[in-house]
Amino acid sequence: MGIVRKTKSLELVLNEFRCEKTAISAIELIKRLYSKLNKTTIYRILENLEDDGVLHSFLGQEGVRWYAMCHNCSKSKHNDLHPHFECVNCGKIDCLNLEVNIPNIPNRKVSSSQILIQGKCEECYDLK
Amino acid sequence: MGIVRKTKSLELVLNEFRCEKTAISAIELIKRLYSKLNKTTIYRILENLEDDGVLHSFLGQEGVRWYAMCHNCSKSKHNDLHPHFECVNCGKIDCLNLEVNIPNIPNRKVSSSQILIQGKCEECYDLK
DNA sequence: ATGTTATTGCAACTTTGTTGCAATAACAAA
DNA sequence: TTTGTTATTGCAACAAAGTTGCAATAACAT
Repeated sequence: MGIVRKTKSLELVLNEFRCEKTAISAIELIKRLYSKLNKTTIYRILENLEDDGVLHSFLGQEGVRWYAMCHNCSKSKHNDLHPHFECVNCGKIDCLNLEVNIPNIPNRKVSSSQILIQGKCEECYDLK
Repeated sequence: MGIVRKTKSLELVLNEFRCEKTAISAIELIKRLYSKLNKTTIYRILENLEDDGVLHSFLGQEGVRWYAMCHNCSKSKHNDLHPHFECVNCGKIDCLNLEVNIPNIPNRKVSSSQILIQGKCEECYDLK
Protein backbone atom coordinates (compact mmCIF):
# COMPACT_ATOMS: atom_id res chain seq x y z
CA MET A 1 0.00 0.00 0.00
CA GLY A 2 2.79 2.41 0.77
CA ILE A 3 2.98 5.35 3.13
CA VAL A 4 0.19 7.92 2.88
CA ARG A 5 0.34 10.03 6.02
CA LYS A 6 3.35 11.44 7.84
CA THR A 7 2.89 10.18 11.38
CA LYS A 8 5.00 10.23 14.51
CA SER A 9 5.35 6.45 14.35
CA LEU A 10 6.75 6.69 10.85
CA GLU A 11 9.28 9.29 11.95
CA LEU A 12 10.41 7.11 14.84
CA VAL A 13 11.06 4.17 12.52
CA LEU A 14 12.80 6.27 9.88
CA ASN A 15 15.00 7.83 12.54
CA GLU A 16 16.42 4.44 13.45
CA PHE A 17 17.56 3.99 9.88
CA ARG A 18 18.98 7.50 9.69
CA CYS A 19 21.30 6.95 12.64
CA GLU A 20 22.38 3.57 11.36
CA LYS A 21 24.29 2.68 8.24
CA THR A 22 23.78 -1.08 8.63
CA ALA A 23 20.65 -3.18 8.28
CA ILE A 24 18.28 -3.56 11.25
CA SER A 25 16.19 -6.62 11.97
CA ALA A 26 12.47 -6.21 12.60
CA ILE A 27 13.08 -7.83 15.98
CA GLU A 28 15.74 -5.29 16.89
CA LEU A 29 13.48 -2.41 15.89
CA ILE A 30 10.69 -3.80 18.03
CA LYS A 31 13.07 -3.94 20.99
CA ARG A 32 14.37 -0.43 20.43
CA LEU A 33 10.94 1.14 20.06
CA TYR A 34 9.26 -1.09 22.61
CA SER A 35 8.09 1.74 24.85
CA LYS A 36 6.83 3.90 22.00
CA LEU A 37 5.34 1.67 19.34
CA ASN A 38 3.38 -1.54 19.11
CA LYS A 39 5.06 -4.31 17.11
CA THR A 40 2.12 -4.51 14.73
CA THR A 41 2.62 -0.87 13.86
CA ILE A 42 6.30 -1.44 13.24
CA TYR A 43 5.69 -4.38 10.92
CA ARG A 44 3.13 -2.35 9.00
CA ILE A 45 5.39 0.66 8.61
CA LEU A 46 8.25 -1.53 7.43
CA GLU A 47 5.98 -3.12 4.85
CA ASN A 48 4.84 0.28 3.61
CA LEU A 49 8.37 1.64 3.40
CA GLU A 50 9.37 -1.41 1.41
CA ASP A 51 6.46 -0.92 -0.97
CA ASP A 52 7.60 2.65 -1.47
CA GLY A 53 11.16 1.65 -2.28
CA VAL A 54 12.56 3.37 0.81
CA LEU A 55 13.65 0.14 2.49
CA HIS A 56 14.43 -3.32 1.18
CA SER A 57 14.28 -6.50 3.19
CA PHE A 58 15.99 -9.88 3.23
CA LEU A 59 16.43 -12.87 5.50
CA GLY A 60 19.38 -13.26 7.84
CA GLN A 61 20.96 -16.57 8.76
CA GLU A 62 18.46 -17.30 11.48
CA GLY A 63 15.48 -16.70 9.23
CA VAL A 64 14.43 -13.36 10.65
CA ARG A 65 13.78 -10.42 8.38
CA TRP A 66 16.19 -7.50 8.16
CA TYR A 67 15.62 -4.11 6.63
CA ALA A 68 18.01 -1.58 5.14
CA MET A 69 17.78 1.69 3.28
CA CYS A 70 17.46 1.48 -0.47
CA HIS A 71 19.69 3.50 -2.71
CA ASN A 72 18.35 3.43 -6.21
CA CYS A 73 14.88 2.05 -5.67
CA SER A 74 11.48 3.50 -6.42
CA LYS A 75 7.85 2.57 -5.84
CA SER A 76 7.83 0.75 -9.17
CA LYS A 77 11.14 -1.07 -9.02
CA HIS A 78 13.50 -2.47 -6.41
CA ASN A 79 17.16 -2.67 -7.37
CA ASP A 80 18.21 -4.57 -4.29
CA LEU A 81 20.21 -7.31 -5.90
CA HIS A 82 23.39 -6.55 -4.00
CA PRO A 83 24.73 -9.14 -1.55
CA HIS A 84 24.50 -8.75 2.21
CA PHE A 85 27.27 -9.45 4.66
CA GLU A 86 26.55 -10.98 8.06
CA CYS A 87 29.24 -10.91 10.70
CA VAL A 88 29.45 -14.26 12.47
CA ASN A 89 31.04 -12.51 15.43
CA CYS A 90 28.87 -9.48 16.23
CA GLY A 91 25.79 -10.39 14.19
CA LYS A 92 25.69 -7.13 12.27
CA ILE A 93 24.48 -7.24 8.66
CA ASP A 94 25.17 -4.66 6.00
CA CYS A 95 24.77 -4.16 2.31
CA LEU A 96 27.73 -4.79 0.02
CA ASN A 97 28.04 -2.42 -2.85
CA LEU A 98 29.33 -4.96 -5.30
CA GLU A 99 28.02 -7.16 -8.05
CA VAL A 100 28.13 -10.90 -7.95
CA ASN A 101 27.83 -12.50 -11.30
CA ILE A 102 25.11 -15.14 -11.50
CA PRO A 103 25.84 -17.39 -14.47
CA ASN A 104 23.11 -18.37 -16.91
CA ILE A 105 21.55 -21.72 -16.23
CA PRO A 106 20.39 -23.90 -19.12
CA ASN A 107 16.61 -24.16 -19.50
CA ARG A 108 15.89 -21.86 -16.60
CA LYS A 109 14.96 -18.23 -16.45
CA VAL A 110 16.68 -16.40 -13.61
CA SER A 111 14.71 -13.43 -12.33
CA SER A 112 16.45 -12.51 -9.09
CA SER A 113 18.81 -13.75 -6.43
CA GLN A 114 19.65 -13.41 -2.81
CA ILE A 115 23.19 -13.63 -1.58
CA LEU A 116 24.14 -13.71 2.07
CA ILE A 117 27.86 -13.78 2.73
CA GLN A 118 29.13 -14.73 6.16
CA GLY A 119 32.37 -13.85 7.81
CA LYS A 120 34.03 -11.29 10.02
CA CYS A 121 33.24 -7.62 9.51
CA GLU A 122 35.77 -4.79 9.55
CA GLU A 123 35.67 -4.26 13.30
CA CYS A 124 35.65 -7.89 14.34
CA TYR A 125 38.35 -8.73 11.81
CA ASP A 126 40.66 -6.08 13.28
CA LEU A 127 40.11 -7.31 16.83
CA LYS A 128 41.91 -10.54 16.12
CA MET B 1 24.53 -35.74 17.72
CA GLY B 2 24.01 -37.72 14.55
CA ILE B 3 22.15 -40.93 13.84
CA VAL B 4 22.93 -43.87 16.12
CA ARG B 5 20.15 -46.40 15.62
CA LYS B 6 18.45 -47.54 12.42
CA THR B 7 14.77 -46.97 13.16
CA LYS B 8 11.61 -47.15 11.09
CA SER B 9 11.15 -43.40 11.45
CA LEU B 10 14.58 -42.81 10.01
CA GLU B 11 13.81 -45.06 7.05
CA LEU B 12 10.57 -43.20 6.37
CA VAL B 13 12.35 -39.87 6.26
CA LEU B 14 15.22 -41.15 4.12
CA ASN B 15 12.75 -42.70 1.70
CA GLU B 16 11.26 -39.32 0.94
CA PHE B 17 14.67 -38.09 -0.12
CA ARG B 18 15.37 -41.22 -2.16
CA CYS B 19 12.25 -40.72 -4.30
CA GLU B 20 12.96 -37.05 -4.76
CA LYS B 21 15.83 -35.35 -6.50
CA THR B 22 14.86 -31.86 -5.31
CA ALA B 23 14.98 -30.31 -1.86
CA ILE B 24 12.09 -30.86 0.56
CA SER B 25 10.99 -28.37 3.17
CA ALA B 26 10.58 -29.52 6.76
CA ILE B 27 6.96 -28.38 6.48
CA GLU B 28 6.35 -30.55 3.42
CA LEU B 29 7.90 -33.58 5.11
CA ILE B 30 5.67 -33.08 8.14
CA LYS B 31 2.64 -33.00 5.85
CA ARG B 32 3.68 -36.08 3.93
CA LEU B 33 4.45 -38.15 7.02
CA TYR B 34 1.66 -36.70 9.10
CA SER B 35 -0.07 -40.01 9.77
CA LYS B 36 3.13 -41.89 10.55
CA LEU B 37 5.47 -39.58 12.42
CA ASN B 38 5.29 -36.78 14.94
CA LYS B 39 6.73 -33.47 13.77
CA THR B 40 9.18 -33.41 16.67
CA THR B 41 10.60 -36.71 15.49
CA ILE B 42 10.95 -35.40 11.96
CA TYR B 43 12.81 -32.27 13.07
CA ARG B 44 15.14 -34.39 15.20
CA ILE B 45 15.90 -36.85 12.42
CA LEU B 46 16.59 -33.99 10.00
CA GLU B 47 18.98 -32.46 12.49
CA ASN B 48 20.80 -35.74 12.98
CA LEU B 49 21.07 -36.40 9.25
CA GLU B 50 22.51 -32.94 8.81
CA ASP B 51 25.06 -33.55 11.56
CA ASP B 52 26.07 -36.71 9.77
CA GLY B 53 26.58 -34.96 6.44
CA VAL B 54 23.74 -36.89 4.80
CA LEU B 55 21.51 -33.84 4.33
CA HIS B 56 22.23 -30.12 4.19
CA SER B 57 19.73 -27.38 4.94
CA PHE B 58 19.10 -23.82 3.88
CA LEU B 59 16.36 -21.20 4.01
CA GLY B 60 13.88 -20.68 1.20
CA GLN B 61 12.38 -17.35 0.25
CA GLU B 62 9.67 -17.53 2.89
CA GLY B 63 12.13 -18.29 5.67
CA VAL B 64 11.28 -21.93 6.11
CA ARG B 65 14.00 -24.52 6.20
CA TRP B 66 14.60 -26.89 3.29
CA TYR B 67 16.69 -30.05 3.22
CA ALA B 68 18.45 -31.81 0.40
CA MET B 69 20.81 -34.74 -0.01
CA CYS B 70 24.48 -33.96 0.32
CA HIS B 71 26.93 -35.18 -2.26
CA ASN B 72 30.45 -34.75 -0.98
CA CYS B 73 29.83 -34.13 2.69
CA SER B 74 30.92 -36.00 5.78
CA LYS B 75 30.36 -35.85 9.49
CA SER B 76 33.33 -33.55 9.83
CA LYS B 77 32.77 -31.19 6.93
CA HIS B 78 29.88 -29.85 4.89
CA ASN B 79 30.64 -28.83 1.31
CA ASP B 80 27.24 -27.31 0.67
CA LEU B 81 28.33 -24.03 -0.80
CA HIS B 82 26.47 -24.51 -4.05
CA PRO B 83 23.57 -22.19 -4.88
CA HIS B 84 19.93 -23.24 -4.71
CA PHE B 85 17.30 -22.49 -7.29
CA GLU B 86 13.74 -21.68 -6.27
CA CYS B 87 11.03 -21.74 -8.91
CA VAL B 88 8.75 -18.74 -8.50
CA ASN B 89 6.03 -20.64 -10.34
CA CYS B 90 5.83 -24.10 -8.75
CA GLY B 91 7.81 -23.40 -5.56
CA LYS B 92 10.23 -26.27 -6.07
CA ILE B 93 13.82 -25.77 -4.90
CA ASP B 94 16.84 -27.72 -6.05
CA CYS B 95 20.58 -27.67 -5.80
CA LEU B 96 22.62 -26.16 -8.61
CA ASN B 97 25.82 -27.91 -9.38
CA LEU B 98 27.79 -24.81 -10.19
CA GLU B 99 30.19 -22.46 -8.53
CA VAL B 100 29.47 -18.82 -7.98
CA ASN B 101 32.54 -16.75 -7.42
CA ILE B 102 32.38 -14.60 -4.29
CA PRO B 103 34.89 -11.77 -4.67
CA ASN B 104 37.21 -10.82 -1.87
CA ILE B 105 36.03 -7.93 0.25
CA PRO B 106 38.57 -5.50 1.71
CA ASN B 107 39.03 -5.77 5.49
CA ARG B 108 36.60 -8.64 5.84
CA LYS B 109 37.13 -12.34 6.15
CA VAL B 110 34.57 -14.35 4.18
CA SER B 111 33.90 -17.78 5.64
CA SER B 112 30.79 -18.96 3.80
CA SER B 113 27.88 -17.83 1.71
CA GLN B 114 24.32 -18.67 0.84
CA ILE B 115 22.93 -18.07 -2.57
CA LEU B 116 19.29 -18.46 -3.48
CA ILE B 117 18.48 -17.85 -7.11
CA GLN B 118 14.89 -17.29 -8.16
CA GLY B 119 13.27 -17.85 -11.51
CA LYS B 120 11.44 -20.44 -13.55
CA CYS B 121 12.58 -24.04 -13.42
CA GLU B 122 12.90 -26.37 -16.42
CA GLU B 123 9.29 -27.51 -16.37
CA CYS B 124 7.68 -24.16 -15.70
CA TYR B 125 9.91 -22.47 -18.25
CA ASP B 126 8.82 -24.91 -20.96
CA LEU B 127 5.14 -24.38 -20.18
CA LYS B 128 5.22 -20.84 -21.42
C1' DA C 1 -13.64 23.58 12.63
C1' DT C 2 -15.15 19.35 10.64
C1' DG C 3 -15.62 14.97 8.18
C1' DT C 4 -13.29 11.25 6.10
C1' DT C 5 -10.30 7.63 6.37
C1' DA C 6 -5.47 6.14 7.21
C1' DT C 7 -3.10 4.70 11.17
C1' DT C 8 -2.57 2.76 15.61
C1' DG C 9 -2.88 -0.41 19.71
C1' DC C 10 -4.62 -4.36 21.54
C1' DA C 11 -5.74 -9.03 21.90
C1' DA C 12 -6.06 -13.07 19.83
C1' DC C 13 -4.26 -16.03 16.45
C1' DT C 14 -0.98 -18.54 13.13
C1' DT C 15 3.10 -20.77 11.71
C1' DT C 16 7.44 -22.82 12.41
C1' DG C 17 10.17 -24.82 15.38
C1' DT C 18 11.83 -26.34 20.37
C1' DT C 19 11.85 -28.56 25.06
C1' DG C 20 10.91 -31.80 28.97
C1' DC C 21 9.50 -36.05 30.12
C1' DA C 22 7.62 -40.62 30.37
C1' DA C 23 6.92 -44.69 27.37
C1' DT C 24 8.89 -47.48 23.79
C1' DA C 25 12.09 -49.74 20.76
C1' DA C 26 17.11 -50.82 19.17
C1' DC C 27 20.59 -53.50 19.93
C1' DA C 28 24.82 -55.24 22.55
C1' DA C 29 25.93 -58.62 25.77
C1' DA C 30 24.89 -62.66 28.26
C1' DT D 1 16.65 -65.91 23.21
C1' DT D 2 16.37 -63.09 26.93
C1' DT D 3 17.78 -59.07 29.34
C1' DG D 4 19.53 -54.45 30.43
C1' DT D 5 20.89 -50.10 28.79
C1' DT D 6 19.91 -46.05 26.50
C1' DA D 7 18.62 -43.87 22.05
C1' DT D 8 14.38 -42.67 20.05
C1' DT D 9 9.66 -41.42 19.95
C1' DG D 10 5.13 -39.07 20.91
C1' DC D 11 2.79 -35.87 23.41
C1' DA D 12 1.77 -31.62 25.37
C1' DA D 13 3.24 -27.42 26.35
C1' DC D 14 6.02 -23.69 25.05
C1' DA D 15 8.52 -20.02 22.27
C1' DA D 16 9.58 -16.73 18.66
C1' DA D 17 8.27 -14.18 14.68
C1' DG D 18 4.84 -12.41 12.34
C1' DT D 19 -0.42 -11.59 11.02
C1' DT D 20 -5.39 -10.31 11.46
C1' DG D 21 -9.78 -8.04 12.96
C1' DC D 22 -11.58 -4.34 15.05
C1' DA D 23 -12.57 -0.26 17.65
C1' DA D 24 -10.32 4.15 18.95
C1' DT D 25 -7.42 7.82 17.41
C1' DA D 26 -4.97 11.08 14.57
C1' DA D 27 -3.83 13.19 9.77
C1' DC D 28 -5.18 16.18 6.76
C1' DA D 29 -8.21 17.93 2.84
C1' DT D 30 -12.09 20.83 2.59
